[in-house]
Amino acid sequence: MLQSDIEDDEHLGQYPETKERKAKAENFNNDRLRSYIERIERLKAEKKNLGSDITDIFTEAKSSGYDPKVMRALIKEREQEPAAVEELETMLDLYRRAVG
Amino acid sequence: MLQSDIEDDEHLGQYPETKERKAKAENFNNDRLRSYIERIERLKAEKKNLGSDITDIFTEAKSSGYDPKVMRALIKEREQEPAAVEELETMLDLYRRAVG
Amino acid sequence: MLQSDIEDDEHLGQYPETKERKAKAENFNNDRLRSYIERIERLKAEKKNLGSDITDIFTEAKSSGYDPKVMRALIKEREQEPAAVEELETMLDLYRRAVG
Amino acid sequence: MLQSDIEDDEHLGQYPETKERKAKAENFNNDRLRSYIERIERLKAEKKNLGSDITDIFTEAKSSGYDPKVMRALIKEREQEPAAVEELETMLDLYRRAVG
DNA sequence: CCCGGCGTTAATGCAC
DNA sequence: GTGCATTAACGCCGGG
Repeated sequence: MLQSDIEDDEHLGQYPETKERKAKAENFNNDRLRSYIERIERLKAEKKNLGSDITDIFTEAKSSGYDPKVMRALIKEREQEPAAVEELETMLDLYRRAVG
Repeated sequence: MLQSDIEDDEHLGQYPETKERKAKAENFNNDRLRSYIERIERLKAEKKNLGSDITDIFTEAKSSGYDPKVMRALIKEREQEPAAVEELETMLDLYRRAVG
Repeated sequence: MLQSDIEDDEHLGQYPETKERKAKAENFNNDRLRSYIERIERLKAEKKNLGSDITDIFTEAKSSGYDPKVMRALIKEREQEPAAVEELETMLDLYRRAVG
Repeated sequence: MLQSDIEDDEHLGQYPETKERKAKAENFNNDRLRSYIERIERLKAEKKNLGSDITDIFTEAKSSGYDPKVMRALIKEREQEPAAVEELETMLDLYRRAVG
């Protein structure tokens, strides 16, 4: 029996344990796990679709003459705090000089 | 100038090249690139949100007593062809015996 | 029997198929697979050790006041062709202006 | 100046600050950083080579008729505690039944 | 059209 | 326990 069933079943002693009751309890918990699983699977599917959409755009952009590699670099840059970028750049420059 | 502008400018010769015209052309193309970039960023954001949603469900499931690790294994199994799972299992068994 | 045994066994017909012979063949092939597996496991272990060594150096460097994050950025930069870096930088700048 | 130089320079006030002295201090610290960087780069290179070696073995094994995918599964299994494998298998079975 | 390599992203382990 | 660093998995991309 699943760990999660324990709490659900803790108070069952006071009722006569019928087959029907047991089936219900199992269904309930099976349903709960199944619900989690299916929700996750649904979201994963959506996520995958978005991935495809993104790929499509890169492909289209590429056929318009834009370089996906540069686009990715730009996007990555944009999704960082400008201050952080500046800071890292400064420090990097310092270290770069230090090691020659 | 971006590579992609070339084709767009191929037919521009018939018009006098004014600064205003040039600005327009650049805007058009800037807009095109910007459009690609922003659409991708939008989709990436949605994708990230879905990732968070999935994480949330795993967290909730865990607090219900289900083991995320086992859930992941189950989900992975379900998203494969049953035949493939069977096949891998069989082969794995074979190899396992082979190496002791 | 493993797929790989097929070729090894192709010429076996000319000999009487004894249990001993079969055991030998299986041992040979089991050994081959086992050898592959164990060599890989050995290399993976060495790889892991190197990873630990690297971590140790970062830790020591950090305690000397150097920022591991910047060091990583510098190392990444150094392991790329300078020309490629320059090129990407140039294009990135172009795109950056284009999208504002 | 690098953060790490601070401690090295804390006691410098008592000496006349000569250009030569400063150059030495900087060299010392530059060397230290450079040493870290180069040691890490060396180790990373070795690590990469080991990765290539592993790839080579998989390739060779494949050309001997062994399926790399199955081999990877086996290796992963072997690098886990047998008890843990058993446990996961058991739980997975339980969950599998639960969701149907 | 398949396959190996690469880059990105999630998952585990660790250190604070 | 929370965040981070490493490692493994996944998906994408270019070449044969």
